[in-house]
Amino acid sequence: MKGGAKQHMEKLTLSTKEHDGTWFGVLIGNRDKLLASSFSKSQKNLVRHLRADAPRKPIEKFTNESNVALNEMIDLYEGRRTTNQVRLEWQNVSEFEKTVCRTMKEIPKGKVASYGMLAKRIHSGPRAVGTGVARNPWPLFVPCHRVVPASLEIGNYSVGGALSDYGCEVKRDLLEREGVSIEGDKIASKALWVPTGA
DNA sequence: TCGAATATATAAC
DNA sequence: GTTATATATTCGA
Repeated sequence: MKGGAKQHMEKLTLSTKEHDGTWFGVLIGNRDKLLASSFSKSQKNLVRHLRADAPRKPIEKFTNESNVALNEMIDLYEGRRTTNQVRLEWQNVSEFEKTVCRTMKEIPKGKVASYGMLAKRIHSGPRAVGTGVARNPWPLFVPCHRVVPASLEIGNYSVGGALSDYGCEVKRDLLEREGVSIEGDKIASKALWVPTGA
């Protein structure tokens, strides 16, 4: 295998589960870590999206880890508290995307941050943060739905790998279930995350 | 509203 | 390798 020192022969597990009309899916690799998550109205799109992120052909089955991850994902979707047991697989993620994801994980539940705020924090630019956020491999586990335009409108969100109006509704619902107050299409400014300390 | 500026990723050359 | 094009944005006029 040419230049493939990083590529292990890994067994990939893909599991999906339906909850309240939405399909949730996880892709699990070596060391039982989460390579990617996704959700969609259609199981077919969900599987296609997850397979696109898979370095090799995954096997569709359930394991302890995939069940734990799926249940936690549904809890996150419903805005419930979780035990946070799922370990993420960072090894295929670029340095810049790692930085963006780490910063998103700092945004507390019930708060939002703008692309520009995050950009300042990591010494980058808002467009670049936008692409980083869009490429988040772990929606829900890494709360990219808490990143919004500086105008405090809802902004964009993709579900199952595609931007859509439905995605925007989902983003809005997720935020509301986390306790963010939204009037019309404007997020209350009190929901803005004010980072404490460094 | 509209256009430029901005940092990154990707595809084309 | 280098250049062109596209972004889940932002800011100023």
